[in-house]
Amino acid sequence: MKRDRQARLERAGWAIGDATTFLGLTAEEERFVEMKLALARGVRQLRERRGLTQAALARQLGSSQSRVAKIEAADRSVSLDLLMRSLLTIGATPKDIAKLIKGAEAA
Amino acid sequence: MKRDRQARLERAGWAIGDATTFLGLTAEEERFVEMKLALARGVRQLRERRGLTQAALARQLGSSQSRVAKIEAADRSVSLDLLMRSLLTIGATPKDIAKLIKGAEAA
DNA sequence: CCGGAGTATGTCACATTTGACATCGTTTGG
DNA sequence: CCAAACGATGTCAAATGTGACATACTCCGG
Repeated sequence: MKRDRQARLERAGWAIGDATTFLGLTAEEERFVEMKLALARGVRQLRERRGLTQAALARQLGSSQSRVAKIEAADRSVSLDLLMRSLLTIGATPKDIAKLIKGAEAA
Repeated sequence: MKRDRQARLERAGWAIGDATTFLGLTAEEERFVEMKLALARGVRQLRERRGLTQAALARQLGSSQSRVAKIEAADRSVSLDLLMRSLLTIGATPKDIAKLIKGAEAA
């Protein structure tokens, strides 16, 4: 859903470097990325605060250490769904999460 | 990633009805669902406030009317990613989103 | 130095999500 | 009554995300 959109726009006849496209997309995309980064930081922070290893959290999530590493790195292969589930699993409250999101201002 | 986890846990030797598993999972799952519902409500609310039709929003999202309908219905086939992207596309600020999430208390 | 614990990164088969389309229901204005 | 506009629901091929595994890097205590 990232390069997809680009592909779609290109098919619709918009050049890749087109200013409108570029700015338009990234304004939103950037916020989205900022948000993921903020949540990822939250996961790491809470996990460490709980004294858990990535492997331990992975077990709780029914996942693997490598994926937890990617989660905390906000890897492009990690969905918001997984980030949220991770936060909830560690015990973050909706309030905690809201706070993380509010802290996600665009660069 | 829902029945998947169950399958995984079973393979790991945990009974389906196991109390810990059961409570542990659903407490979290429930919150997750509540959150999706809250965000879905937010999408519909903002869209209507902007006087947009589902088709119009779909165009902005590079998606289709049917998917927007599913988004607002918090259909199981809709990811948090898509919900968030929708909110950002309509113009929701991180603050707006944080508010929606805080409003997502477990039933 | 070594070894182990914890974390990072690439890859892949398999699972889920997605846009698109078809189709249906409901409302509204003529 | 009809037609147009809007929204809901099911289906599917293609796109994307996922757990698992292998492997590498970094610390740290011995």
